[in-house]
Amino acid sequence: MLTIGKLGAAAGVKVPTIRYYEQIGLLPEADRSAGNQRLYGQATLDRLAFIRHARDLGFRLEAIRDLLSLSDSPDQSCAAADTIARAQLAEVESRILRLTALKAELERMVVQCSGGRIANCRVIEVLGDHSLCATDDHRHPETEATP
Amino acid sequence: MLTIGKLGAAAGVKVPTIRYYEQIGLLPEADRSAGNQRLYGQATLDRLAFIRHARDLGFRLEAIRDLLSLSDSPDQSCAAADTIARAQLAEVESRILRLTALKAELERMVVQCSGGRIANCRVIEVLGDHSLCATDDHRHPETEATP
DNA sequence: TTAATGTCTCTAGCAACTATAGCTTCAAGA
DNA sequence: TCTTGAAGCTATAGTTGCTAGAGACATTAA
Repeated sequence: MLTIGKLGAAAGVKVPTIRYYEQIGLLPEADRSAGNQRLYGQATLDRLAFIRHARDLGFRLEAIRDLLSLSDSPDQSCAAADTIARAQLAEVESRILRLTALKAELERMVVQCSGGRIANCRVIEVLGDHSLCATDDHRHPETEATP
Repeated sequence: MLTIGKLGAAAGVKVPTIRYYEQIGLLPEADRSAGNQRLYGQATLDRLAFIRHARDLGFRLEAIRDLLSLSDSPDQSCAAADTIARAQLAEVESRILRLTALKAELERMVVQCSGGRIANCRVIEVLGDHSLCATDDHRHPETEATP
């Protein structure tokens, strides 16, 4: 059995995060030692590694919750899991597109900065006047959802 | 003079957001009408448009605060503004790199989904076992700061 | 005049943690 | 066995950048 610290080290997750996951029901309530400390077995380590990996891939906790409940019932069709992954892929793709447009705009700003005074600074100028931008692509903040 | 609603419409910013910006000191305290409603002039509209545009480009409010104070002193060197913009550019570039790695991984996942049962589903399997991943690039969540 | 809309303040909520305070438990060395 | 330091416990509050709601007041159009 692992203590919470060992579990965290094994899965690459910080201790308060594990307690947080338990609190929101992503991990089951842990068994306790005689001294009230949490103890974990391999099953929780696997589950936590799953969560950690999915978080790394940008899945939201709600999506992970769904994926976990799917994996808890292995006889079902995997269409739902596939759907979640495809939605995630689409979101990642759209974020890449947006960020690429931002990058181009920032590069333009930075390259054109003369290194002189603020009054002539291209960075400040472009930020103050959107019409100086090459594209409008970054005018859609609603697509910039947090991962 | 503009009411807060007109200002918001003109700058493309929601009304509560304007009040929030005032609250955290990004916008100065507004003049008030006889009936205690906020009134704004062109200067605030410009400032708000600046903020909006910088937010669209992914700058954090703290960076915007710095940029605004820079733009308030037009005789200074613009090196600081340049530095902020370059930092932003670097962050955007690193996010693109990370997202591109994620995209590859997610594509692999969905391509390999056989459409069968969960028990054999690659989506679940890959998420449960990081060693099945093609890359380790998504193991750096500290670069995934919220925009 | 009345109704509809806009604005006011204040508080609470969101995601996904992270940090702090003040306590208890555990493991290892002297 | 005692002691010390690390690790664990709970509970609460803070983070970022807003957004939503309640209940009251102001303004404007018909």
